[in-house]
Amino acid sequence: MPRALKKSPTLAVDNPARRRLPILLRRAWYGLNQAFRRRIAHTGVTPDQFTALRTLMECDPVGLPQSELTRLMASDPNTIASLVERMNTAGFVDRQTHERDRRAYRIKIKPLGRKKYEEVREIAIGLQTEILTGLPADRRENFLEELARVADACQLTAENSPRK
Amino acid sequence: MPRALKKSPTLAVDNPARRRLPILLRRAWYGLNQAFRRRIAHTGVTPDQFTALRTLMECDPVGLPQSELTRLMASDPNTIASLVERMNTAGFVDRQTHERDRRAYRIKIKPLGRKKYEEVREIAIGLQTEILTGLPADRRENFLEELARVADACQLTAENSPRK
DNA sequence: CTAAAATAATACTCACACGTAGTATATTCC
DNA sequence: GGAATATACTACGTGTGAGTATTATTTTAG
Repeated sequence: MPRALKKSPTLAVDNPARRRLPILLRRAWYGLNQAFRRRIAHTGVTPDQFTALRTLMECDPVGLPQSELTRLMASDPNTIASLVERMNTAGFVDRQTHERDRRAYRIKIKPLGRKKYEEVREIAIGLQTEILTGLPADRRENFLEELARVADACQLTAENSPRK
Repeated sequence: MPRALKKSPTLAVDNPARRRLPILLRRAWYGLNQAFRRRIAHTGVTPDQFTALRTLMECDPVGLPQSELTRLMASDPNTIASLVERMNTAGFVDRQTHERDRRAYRIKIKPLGRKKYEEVREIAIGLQTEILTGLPADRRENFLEELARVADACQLTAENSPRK
C-alpha cells in the first residue's frame, strides 16, 4: 500500500505533499479577510458589515427583507439578526416592519451607510486588484470561473449536509 | 465613461456582472466549513480543532510550542490560546511548560486526539473529494496551484497590513 | 373556515477571530 | 551584568458563525 511519495497516483488526497483544498481556502479567506479588516478598521465598518452594505446597494432601492439579506449573504438568520442590529444602532441601515408581512423586516440602507460603502469600496477594489496580481493576467478570468464552480459545490454540499 | 456592460474592458473589478474574488472565496470557505462542521458534529470535534489535530499529527512527535501552532494555522495567539484550552479540557492534547523556555508551552497530541483525528480524517477526505468533482479532473491540479498563489498573496497582504 | 404546517425573526448558547493591554521570561547590546 | 527590547502567553472585550428552542404571523390543507 505505501509507495514512493513523489507524484504517485496513489498519494492520498490529504497527503501533506499535495496541495489541499481546505487548507488553501482557509488560508486565502483568512488572509483576505484579515487584510481587509485591518485596512478598513479606521472607518468603523467591519468586513461583514461591508458585505451587507454592498448587498443592499446592489438591490432594489426599496430595501430587502432580512431573510433575503441572509440568503444573499449565504449566511445564517441568527448571524444576520445581530449584524443588522449593530448596523441599525450605528445608523447604517433602517429596519422597518414589512408592509405586507408583519413577521418580516424591510432593511434599507441609510445615507450614512451609502457614504461608508463608497469610502470602503475604494479600499476593497484596491485590495482585490492587489491580490489578483499574484496570478498572470490571462489566467484570472479562468481561475475565477473555476473558483465559482468550487464555491457552488461547497454551498450545495453544505445545504445537503443537514443538522441531523 | 459609462459604457455597455457586456465584457467591456472598462468594467469595474467590483461590478456585479463580474466574478469577484472576495465573494467567491467567502462563499466557498463558509460552505466548506459549514458542511464539514455538520458532518463531524457527532464526533465532538469542530473544524478548527481538526485543523489543530492535523497540524499536530503532521509535526514532530515531541509536539509544538503554542506559538508554532499559531503560525502553522495562520491564526492568532488569542484564538489559539482558547482553542488549545478547550482541546485540553476535552482531553485531545496535553499542555506542558516548555523545557527550555518557561514562557512557552509545549502542545502534544494525546491518544484520544489521535483517535478523533483518524475518525474525522475519513470524513474530511470524503468531503474534499466530493467538492473537487465539481471541477473536471484534468483541471484540478492546476486550479489548486493557482489557488495556492492566491492564498500566498492574501497571507502576504495581511501581514503587510499592520494594525495601525 | 379552522387546524396544521411553513416562515421570519428572536433569545440563548458555544466556538472562534482578533484587537488592546498586561505579565513573565529570554535575549541583546552597551 | 544590567537595562532595553523581544517573545510567549493571558485577560478581557467586540464582532461574527451557527446550533437549538421559542414566538408571532402567514399559508396551506382538509
